[in-house]
Amino acid sequence: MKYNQVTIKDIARELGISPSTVSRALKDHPDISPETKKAVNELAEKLNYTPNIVALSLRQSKTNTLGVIIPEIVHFFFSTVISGIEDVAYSAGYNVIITQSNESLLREKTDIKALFNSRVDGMLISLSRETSTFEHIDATLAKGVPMVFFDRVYDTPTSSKVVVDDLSGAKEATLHLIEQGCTRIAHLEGPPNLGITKQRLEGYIEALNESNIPVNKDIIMSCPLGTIEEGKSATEALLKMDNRPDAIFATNDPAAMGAMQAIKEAGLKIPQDIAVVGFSNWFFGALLEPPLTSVDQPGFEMGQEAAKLLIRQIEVKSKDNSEPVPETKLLKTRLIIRDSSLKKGKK
Amino acid sequence: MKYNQVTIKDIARELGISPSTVSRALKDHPDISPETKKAVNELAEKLNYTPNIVALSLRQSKTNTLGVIIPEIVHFFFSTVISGIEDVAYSAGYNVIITQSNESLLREKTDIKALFNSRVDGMLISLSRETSTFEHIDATLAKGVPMVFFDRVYDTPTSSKVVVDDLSGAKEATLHLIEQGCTRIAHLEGPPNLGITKQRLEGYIEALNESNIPVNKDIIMSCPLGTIEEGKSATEALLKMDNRPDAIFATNDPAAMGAMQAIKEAGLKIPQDIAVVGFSNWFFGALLEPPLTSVDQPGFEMGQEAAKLLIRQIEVKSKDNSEPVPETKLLKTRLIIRDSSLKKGKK
DNA sequence: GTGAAAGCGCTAACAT
DNA sequence: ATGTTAGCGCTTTCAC
Repeated sequence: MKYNQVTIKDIARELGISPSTVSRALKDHPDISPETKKAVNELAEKLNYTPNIVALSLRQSKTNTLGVIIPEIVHFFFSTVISGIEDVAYSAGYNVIITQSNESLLREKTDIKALFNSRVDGMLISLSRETSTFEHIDATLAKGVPMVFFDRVYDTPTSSKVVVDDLSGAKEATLHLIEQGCTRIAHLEGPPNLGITKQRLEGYIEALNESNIPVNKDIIMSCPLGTIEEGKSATEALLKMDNRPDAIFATNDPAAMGAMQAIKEAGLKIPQDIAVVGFSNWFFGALLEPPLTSVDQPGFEMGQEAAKLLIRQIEVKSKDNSEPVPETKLLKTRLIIRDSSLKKGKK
Repeated sequence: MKYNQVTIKDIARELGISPSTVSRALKDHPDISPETKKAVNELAEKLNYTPNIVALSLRQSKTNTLGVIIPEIVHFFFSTVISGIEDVAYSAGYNVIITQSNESLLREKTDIKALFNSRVDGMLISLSRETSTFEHIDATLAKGVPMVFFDRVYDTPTSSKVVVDDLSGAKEATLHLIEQGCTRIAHLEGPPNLGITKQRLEGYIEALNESNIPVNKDIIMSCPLGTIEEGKSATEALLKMDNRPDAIFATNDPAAMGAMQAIKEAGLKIPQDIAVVGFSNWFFGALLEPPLTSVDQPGFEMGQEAAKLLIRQIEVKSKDNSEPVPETKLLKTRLIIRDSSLKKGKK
């Protein structure tokens, strides 16, 4: 943008001093006399001078900008992550550029290229659903670009990541159902290639084991596609069973949505006839009052932590030029309970 | 970002030619011999050369970046607008920087400053809920920054804007209810300082007038705060009336959510006992299946149109240096019907 | 305490 | 067909 921008030269000319003096005066350099400083600052104020960040970035080979790649901005969870990132970035003097991969590996690759071209100081990445090869990431890491992964992480020991403690969250949710008197708890499983799917199943199993409830594989249903329809038909199958489950633990939103639809259409009531617990990341978070008990994912906190780690990496690297030690942050979930009446009902 | 970046100089040195020749070869300049071009392009490919956008921006006084200010990214509507903006921007060779005002005037002001400092080529703005003074906008416009407003617009004849045709949308929704056999249609009104509130009421009244249904002020309820509770208590009042409404037109999401809750708690059914139509921008859009008939807001299209207008402005200005003619785009809503069974029921 | 000069990476006159 | 030079706005040695 050219337009009417005031530069350091303009101030220098008007004051009859050199651009370097103006530059120093503006940064409160100790060498500059108080009078000069005063004159410069006043004129800068008057002319509405704002430094040209583009020139600054070129000069310092540092853009003070973080690049972010998320699968989709429309997901409530990811938009809260963004707010967390911005919160930390802004107060540390960094700007943020957000790109969406739209769950596509191809887009993820071009996003990384675009961010690299923009010379961002580092990248915060949550992998697309399609990403199962990592050359594009490795190549960019090899160029020395600091990266921190969040939520859908690249599982390599050399980079930092921030993830939700899915195992504990799933365990807590399952224990809650057990505490409410449920004993036949079905599990709706997510896409098998995602790490979270495994974690959530494990938490579920741990809870059952600790409570001496046998794990019944017949009521662990696979929902690999992540669609509502899938969750619905899985639930319909569950409801048709002779000894139907008294609770459903849906490990992702579409599965939970589908489960609720199926239950409603069967004329049953939640949670009286069958309790439902869901993980909330896309849909439910957007509703001020999720319709069922849910495991809340700390998106804002995740954004904050990821940004903190990245900024630390960037600043360590620019100082010492040493490789930063990768860190992993595990964030706790929070159970939002809406079926606490169930306990009494069951007894 | 410094790190291992390859520059034009590196290519020039390695090939024993000058940087300008390399630059020209890369842009397929007609003066350069085919052999040189080939050599340069091959080496560039091999070294993984990517142009430094920061240097380019400084050189051309053009960043090829659009700045966007939205009230909140978590709103489904605004996140679809962003996707629309990106769609058009990327294919025209522009990057996009998104900022959130969080519905705060102060944040809006600092966002504008930050975007100006980043020397974006133009700005796309949807005003915060707090914005009722416009000096910050005027000052930036005066500096020659192209601006296009969308959804929550600055109503001045000198700048371009893209808005939803709320009047027609509201009218269509109300006519739909009338067509379904409803005659006592309540209206839940939004915050009075927003233009959309007036538009939606007007559309509602037009529909009633055209259908020879008298406008009954007793069932036009004000919901100035935009909270769910408010919509709920307004609806509770409506349901208590002797001759209670057979339909509710909720002009915003929280009001619609509140209405639905109140109806459910009163043991009534939607749409059999009482039909509900809502405007969908925040919540419902996030659900793949909104629970009621709703007026869909074309967010993606709005983003596209706004970006198109802005880019045209930028490019006209940089060529002719003439002031662009402001344009206003009115976008049609779309009625998503889920209560079509009602008609028969009523007859 | 201040100025002159160089350079970040790139491009576009202006040479040759 | 290619090289030289200057400059976008800013900072930072190195002079004085």
